[in-house]
Amino acid sequence: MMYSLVRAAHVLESRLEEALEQVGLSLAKFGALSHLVKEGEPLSLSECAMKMTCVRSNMTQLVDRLEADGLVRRVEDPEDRRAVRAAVTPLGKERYAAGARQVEKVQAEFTKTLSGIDHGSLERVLSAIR
Amino acid sequence: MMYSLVRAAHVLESRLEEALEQVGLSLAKFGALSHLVKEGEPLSLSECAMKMTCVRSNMTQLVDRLEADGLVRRVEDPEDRRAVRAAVTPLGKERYAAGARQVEKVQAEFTKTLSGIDHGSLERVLSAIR
DNA sequence: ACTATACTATTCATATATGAATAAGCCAGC
DNA sequence: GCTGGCTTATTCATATATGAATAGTATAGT
Repeated sequence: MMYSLVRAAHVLESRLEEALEQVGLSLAKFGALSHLVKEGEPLSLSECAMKMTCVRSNMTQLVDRLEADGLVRRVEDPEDRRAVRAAVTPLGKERYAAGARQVEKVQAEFTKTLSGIDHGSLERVLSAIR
Repeated sequence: MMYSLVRAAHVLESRLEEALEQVGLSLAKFGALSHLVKEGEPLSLSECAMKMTCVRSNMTQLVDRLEADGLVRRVEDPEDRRAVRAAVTPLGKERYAAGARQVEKVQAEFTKTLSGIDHGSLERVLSAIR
């Protein structure tokens, strides 16, 4: 059962990766963009890392790649000269929107799979794992 | 909900990694060892890759690391000179057994989390995701 | 027997992730 | 105002994963 859950999650991730690939994104890139877009203002890389539950060095590399794609720009933080903030570019916003549409399709498919299931109890189980 | 499932699986994987780290294994290494031990005889790297649902180049690297750890040995296949088989060493068997005990602990914890849940319907949902 | 095709593992480039080590900047308490 | 201890991001080494390209081997069809 434990393995079934892990396997199912991997399958879901593959589907998301595949769907996002259609618009030139990966799941990691989409995740970072979504936090930045939702926040509405540049976030420091530390804040990004916290929101994505990963270590900072990972965010450094991810932002490198996002910047290379032109989806994000590194901007200085005038309040704290140690900090570097990631700002979404207009292209980044567009790309995020396209990614969100792709994710919704996968979500819709997933919801079908869940038909006939008690969502409440499933959610409780899943959120108990932490 | 989709994200909850993916997140829960990541948490489970982290727990497994942490538990296996206590005995000098990773989840990937444990997975490969378990297939080899259960099979009872050397498996070609292609067979390993299929059983682990990953690409062959991944298995090449994983077996490199397992070999460096002394847990596996590469042996020639007399039937097919293209093939390379991975044979578990005695140390590999021991390490696998230790890993299995660690995994069982995580499994037991996980089973507690599932108390009061209809295992049948959860299993059906999870196996429907493929 | 030869050839075309397919399969073997490996190597390489790359993406994602971690954790240790480093350099720079901030700030509390003296 | 200085110092010591945080925090900041980055770099490095490493692990895991993929997919493309390669070299060697097998095999089916001619």
